[in-house]
Amino acid sequence: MTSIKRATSLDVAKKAGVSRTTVSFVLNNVPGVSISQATRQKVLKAAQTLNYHPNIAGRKLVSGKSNTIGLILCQSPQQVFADAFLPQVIFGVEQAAMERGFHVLLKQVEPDNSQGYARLVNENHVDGIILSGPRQDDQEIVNLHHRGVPVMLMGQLPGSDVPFVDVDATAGAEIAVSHLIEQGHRRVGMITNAPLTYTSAQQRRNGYLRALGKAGLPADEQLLQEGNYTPDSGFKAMSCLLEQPDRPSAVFVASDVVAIGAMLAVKRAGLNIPKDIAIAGFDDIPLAGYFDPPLTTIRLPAFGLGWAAGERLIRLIKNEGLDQNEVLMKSELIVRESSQNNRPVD
Amino acid sequence: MTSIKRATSLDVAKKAGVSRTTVSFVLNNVPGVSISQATRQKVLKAAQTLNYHPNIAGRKLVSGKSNTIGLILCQSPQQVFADAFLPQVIFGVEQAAMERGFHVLLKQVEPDNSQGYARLVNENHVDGIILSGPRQDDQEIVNLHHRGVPVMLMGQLPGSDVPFVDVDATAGAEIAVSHLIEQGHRRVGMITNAPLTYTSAQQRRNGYLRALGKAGLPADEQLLQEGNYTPDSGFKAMSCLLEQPDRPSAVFVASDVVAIGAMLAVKRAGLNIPKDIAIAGFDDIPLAGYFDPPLTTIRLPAFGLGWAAGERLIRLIKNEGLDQNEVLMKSELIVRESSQNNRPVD
DNA sequence: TGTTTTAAGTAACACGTGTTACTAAGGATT
DNA sequence: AATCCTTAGTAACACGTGTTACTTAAAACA
Repeated sequence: MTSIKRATSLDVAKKAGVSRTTVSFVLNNVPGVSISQATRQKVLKAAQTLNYHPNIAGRKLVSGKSNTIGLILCQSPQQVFADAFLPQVIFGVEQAAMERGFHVLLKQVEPDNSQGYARLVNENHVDGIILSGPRQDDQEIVNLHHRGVPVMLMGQLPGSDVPFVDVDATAGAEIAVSHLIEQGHRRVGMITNAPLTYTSAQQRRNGYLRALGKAGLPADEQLLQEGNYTPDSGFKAMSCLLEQPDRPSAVFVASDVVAIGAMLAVKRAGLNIPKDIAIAGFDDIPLAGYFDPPLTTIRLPAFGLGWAAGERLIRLIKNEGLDQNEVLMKSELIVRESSQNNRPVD
Repeated sequence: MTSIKRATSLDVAKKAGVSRTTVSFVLNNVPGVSISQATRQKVLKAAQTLNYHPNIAGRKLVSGKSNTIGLILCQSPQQVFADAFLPQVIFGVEQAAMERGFHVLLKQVEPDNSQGYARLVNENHVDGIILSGPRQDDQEIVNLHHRGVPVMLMGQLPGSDVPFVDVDATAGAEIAVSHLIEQGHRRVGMITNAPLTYTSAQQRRNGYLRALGKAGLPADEQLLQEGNYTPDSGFKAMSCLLEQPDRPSAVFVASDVVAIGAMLAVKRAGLNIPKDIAIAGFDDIPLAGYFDPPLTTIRLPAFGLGWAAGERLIRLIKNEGLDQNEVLMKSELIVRESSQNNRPVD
């Protein structure tokens, strides 16, 4: 059970009867140096026999590069637990990293105390950082960016020049709401995915307002309710909407998870979806197509978002440059039964 | 934008007018060495002024410890995307790591090609490994274990002595099925969460059979259908069950995600839950309480599972020893409407 | 033949840290 | 006064790697 001592490049060198330098040249395929085929084989053979693997600590020390990216998740546990979206994003990042020979270091930080992730960079643990769901007033990431540390946001930080990757949530929300309007609805409510202090919530609300504006519909304050990530918040928000004397005939819920709570509220009130209340969600979580009724929603490229963030961060790390500082990924309307009705325009 | 050179401990030593050794002693609070209060302050001050952070690579090289654990996820993308369970587990691991000053390196591997994660250990990237969802024939993890590498499984590998943390799924399944039987059902079907080649699927099936046995009910082959992680597989499996001449009055679906598909099949067939078909799920994903009807299910300590795996792995790494080699965490029955009926025993 | 070029390989340094063995001075003890 | 112990601190080594500058022998050239 005692851990056997690992072989070093010196061991390989001795076994092959060459210098350590030669071992390094062979194993790293260093271009521009000439090593005879014979010794090359000797080295490779010796390395294999000894089961040699270079110690990355040594390599990291001399190269200054860790070949690792930090993925920082600024999400409260509550937010995470309800987030069916996250695994896909994480795996997108992981995939991009793998393709370029990088590793992914994961770190969760509380949104209201998002200090401390800079340590990963300061101590040379990672070469760069992806920050998911940044706070509006997150100064740490801006500092890192200005220090020249490769940094990539998932989500936006208005007023900063930090490069980011995000979903075009505003456009997505507009599409969803326009779809509801096209179905003949004139009074369309909205439940946000999160408090409006979050950028993502603002974006979706803006899309909602834009759709209303384009259709020439008035924006009624009363029709806008706040959710906060959970189904329960959706249940309550929808209950508020239903209690109103002039209740909406359709509601855009800016999160599928919140939407399932809202749907329960509608059904508990004895109303029918979509006949009495049409609903459109946002995110297209894997279960959305199995809600009762199946939920019309906006599909986000979750995996692609993670992949793009990872790939672009690595480009920054390797000084390969970015074609553009910002990427907004397109979302897609998925029409299902929750918004499909034939009721006449009222 | 040019990244400024980072301060080293030598810089701190010069600034403070002491030796590098003294700096190391002070900053690491090495016990048993005597440093005067005056120089101690000088060093701390200098370190702060220069914004000194020790380079982890140097430290790792000399200590041989990386203070990092590898979290290997053996899950296909399909499996992951439907897994509402995963974020909680990951965050549990992350939390345990943070408490002990460790970092988490995440790596996904294809289940049918789970080679290669040993590289993380060989190259000294991590001090130990948590393997989630191991294959039955995964030899790599056994090899690592026998080499003395700290290793922790999430899930079980029958016939090996690799320490593991798992949910007592057999007991959980038994509780769920017993609950259905107590509600008066005599003909109880089951849909597995995954193909029976997976340990987790076998465990749940065993619990199902045990509950039937204790109640003196026969096990009917026809009543056992296989799911494979997705709602769609649940839909199909349930359709099979409903087509049978002597169809079950209750079904245990060993995964909430699969269950939502099964529920849709019941409703599409014009049947009522729970009156015609009672359903119990497994996992208690965050949305389970908002299914229509809300789903009776088995709650798993997802966060706790991840936390325990992380905490115990770190104990192994630090040679603190384990009280026991195996941990089976308890699950809990959550009764909701999908199984609550007052129908008489038939 | 004498000089230059090329091929093949190596010695030596640098990276930044933790730690062991050691020194030097001053006070306490015999 | 001679010895011992404690306090405060340091020189030097080790960790494993990548890379630059250099050596040596052989081949090519004039």
